[in-house]
Amino acid sequence: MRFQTFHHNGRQACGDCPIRHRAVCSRCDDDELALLDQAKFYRSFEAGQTIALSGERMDFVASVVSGIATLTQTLEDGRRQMVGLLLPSDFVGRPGRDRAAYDVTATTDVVMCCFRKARFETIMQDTPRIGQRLLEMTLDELDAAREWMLLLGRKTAREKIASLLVILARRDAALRAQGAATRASFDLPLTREAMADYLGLTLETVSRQISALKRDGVIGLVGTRRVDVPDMRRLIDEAGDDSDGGMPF
Amino acid sequence: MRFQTFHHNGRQACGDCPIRHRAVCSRCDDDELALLDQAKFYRSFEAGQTIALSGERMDFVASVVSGIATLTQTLEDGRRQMVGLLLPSDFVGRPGRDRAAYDVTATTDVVMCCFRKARFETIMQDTPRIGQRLLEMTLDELDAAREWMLLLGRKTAREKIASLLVILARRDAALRAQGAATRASFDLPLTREAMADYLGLTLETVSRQISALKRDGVIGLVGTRRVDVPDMRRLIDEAGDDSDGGMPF
DNA sequence: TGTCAGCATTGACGTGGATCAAAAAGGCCG
DNA sequence: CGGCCTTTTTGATCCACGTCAATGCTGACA
Repeated sequence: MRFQTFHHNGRQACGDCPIRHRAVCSRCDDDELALLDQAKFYRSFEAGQTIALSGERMDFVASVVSGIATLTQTLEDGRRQMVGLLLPSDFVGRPGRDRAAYDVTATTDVVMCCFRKARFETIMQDTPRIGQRLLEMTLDELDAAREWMLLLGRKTAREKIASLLVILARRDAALRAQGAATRASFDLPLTREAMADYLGLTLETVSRQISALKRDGVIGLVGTRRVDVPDMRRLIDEAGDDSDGGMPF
Repeated sequence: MRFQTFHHNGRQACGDCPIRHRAVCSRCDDDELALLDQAKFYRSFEAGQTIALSGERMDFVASVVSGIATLTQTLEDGRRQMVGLLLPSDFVGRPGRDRAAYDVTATTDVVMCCFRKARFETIMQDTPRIGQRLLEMTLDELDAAREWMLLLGRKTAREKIASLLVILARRDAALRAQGAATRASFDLPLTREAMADYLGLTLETVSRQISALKRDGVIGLVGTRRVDVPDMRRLIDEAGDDSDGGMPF
């Protein structure tokens, strides 16, 4: 496993930042943003690199600016479970704790907007909006974690795969800010093994279920990583949690 | 299923409250506490009662004062997954959202310290310590949820049962503020079915694994609900996540 | 152009936990 | 004490998913 290299990319003004309106800083006014701007620093990681190791010292907190990273937990006999998928604007690290609780790994090339932990904590003291926004984001993550508990505890392999694809399709649609189309097409940012770690399955089962969904015409595959969803409604039905009976999606 | 009755128990001074130093109010000084004191109201629920239903309007937030409640999610075909166990000092409800995201059920008789949501939000505005504490509690819950994801996704039935018993034993020890003894004895606050919902198993499997742990001498049973743990270390080993190799526990 | 290293797919087979179905063991209340 | 209802245990069987083992595919690199 490769370890981190440090790239201090040229500073980018916060005002132009692609995650300006979604990240932990989204509620800040110009003055507050100036404070953050002067404390921040960027770091880049290549696909596959370790960003942090569970139990090790972690003296910074950060927002994902671009790329995708994962949080995983491991049992000492090697069983692994991914417990979070970090996308642009997601926050890593916990104010008030100095060790990483999970392994954090870049699955694609990743750029992070970092702050030394102590520095961030004092800024947070003076800037209530940051704490408020962080609370909101943490509550959202808690909801997502609980939805994932339902998936891990009660869904079948096919439902798990369909659920993940729905999430990725929605995310992709959100990123390119196009509304809910019934057709969707996107690239899988994860290997079969990473999908298995996320879904609590083996990679063979992931592969088999993807083949089955393809065979049944629920999805199409271009190569091995690009997914085409001819009928989003159908895929959502396969995901099982039909909570939104009437919604577009 | 029975629905809630309202009991407005006589007011208790916040200073004497059993959860004073652990709940969302724990950081507050006397002035701030006075504010909360005048806004709060108690509600009691009997074992089995529904406290809130997923999707329904929920106009209050609350802390559990005594008793145990659960958060559960349900797929429309009836599969259920418990996503949280609410113990004294835990917080229910989300500022900024007006509908319950989960079914909340009392498993024992429960007393809650409630606030109208709008009222609580304005108090939170004026009292940063509440927001800070709520952030801290939410981050803790997120960690707990992620640990549970590992359990649901990767542990065997036996490990799941052992893990739950360890948690309940620790909790019991914490409540009576006695340190980590190697022997422990406590009552299960959950039926086999509730345990199954929590662990992502069937109640038959729960029953079988408890019998197996008993047969192997890992635990003893008094009646059906009281558990005796002769050697805590042994039980912890059975739980699988041997992260704390050297800790007492 | 061939070789090599990661992914990814597919097949054969075994098993842990679900499902279906009784029995047993407690409460609770007359 | 005896009947009734809920919870728990136990048994027999099944099947979804894991395990083990090939085989195929793709892209990097000499």
